[in-house]
Amino acid sequence: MSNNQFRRGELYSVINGMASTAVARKLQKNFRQAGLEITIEQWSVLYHLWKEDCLSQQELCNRTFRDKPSITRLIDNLEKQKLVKRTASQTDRRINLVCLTDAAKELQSQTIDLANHTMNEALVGVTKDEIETVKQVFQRVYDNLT
Amino acid sequence: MSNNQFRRGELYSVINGMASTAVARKLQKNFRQAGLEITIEQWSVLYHLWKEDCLSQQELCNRTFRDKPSITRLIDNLEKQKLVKRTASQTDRRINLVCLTDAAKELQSQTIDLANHTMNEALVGVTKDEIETVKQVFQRVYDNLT
DNA sequence: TGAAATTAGTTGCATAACTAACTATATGTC
DNA sequence: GACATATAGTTAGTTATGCAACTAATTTCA
Repeated sequence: MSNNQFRRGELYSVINGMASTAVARKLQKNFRQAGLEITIEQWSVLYHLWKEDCLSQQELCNRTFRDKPSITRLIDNLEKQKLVKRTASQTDRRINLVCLTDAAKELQSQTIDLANHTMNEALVGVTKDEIETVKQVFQRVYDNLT
Repeated sequence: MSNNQFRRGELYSVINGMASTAVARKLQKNFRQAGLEITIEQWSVLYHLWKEDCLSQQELCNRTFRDKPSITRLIDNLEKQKLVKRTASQTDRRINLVCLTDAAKELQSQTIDLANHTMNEALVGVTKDEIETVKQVFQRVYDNLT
């Protein structure tokens, strides 16, 4: 095992365990402290609907990098909380369009402020160039594997 | 919301969804295809035990960035598969030392080869400097939030 | 047109994560 | 020595993930 290979194996451990879960945990904690009952996974679905409402479940799979059963259940839970509503597509009856409720629209600015605040705290001392590098590396890794 | 803040919010979405789960899924798939019945989470525990055997559960929490209930159940499952064994510490009866079995020791080289192979595939076209930047950013993010 | 293949979504089962509450042992302090 | 506090680990409940198998609707194409 070369030294280079070993360092690459280490990276996996770093990527998987450390930063992403630290950010997720912090954001979840900030939601809870603000009295918001949503999970970060649910939030990440809402995030994409705020950008474009009434997406199909398949489109939400693509945009959130989740599989279909995961989205089915996230939408189930979001529907229970009355944050989204499934509507059958007029043109293709296989498709559920997932649309935001008024309650979900009210969450938008508050939660996005919390997310930005969390990311600002997370990225203290990190430069724009470094952020750009991380994004490019991650896109590359994703493309390499899919 | 400034442009900079928005970009930072985007980064969360990238970190959380994309690269780390893509690597994890690929590695899990490679394990399965090689006939190995372990999950990547179990593997990440074994990985730290290969580096240093007979750690306490608390120490495994620290090294894998997991909480205590998660480690309890991972060790439960690893014990069911006869890959580790809990041994009460002689000096502090609160502590379980988690030690590898011979079966687990045999898994080491095969699974680490698979992990290195997966990471090599993931990191095609990524330079050493970029990897170094990602590691530094992640360490910084982790330190900023904990 | 009608059978085969594809696509969208759901369900069941196993593993894993987080929180909160819990037991047991060890330590610190008066 | 005894009581309060801290530490190690477990358990229960909810949510989320991955896989495989499934239904229903649509498209392809012979």
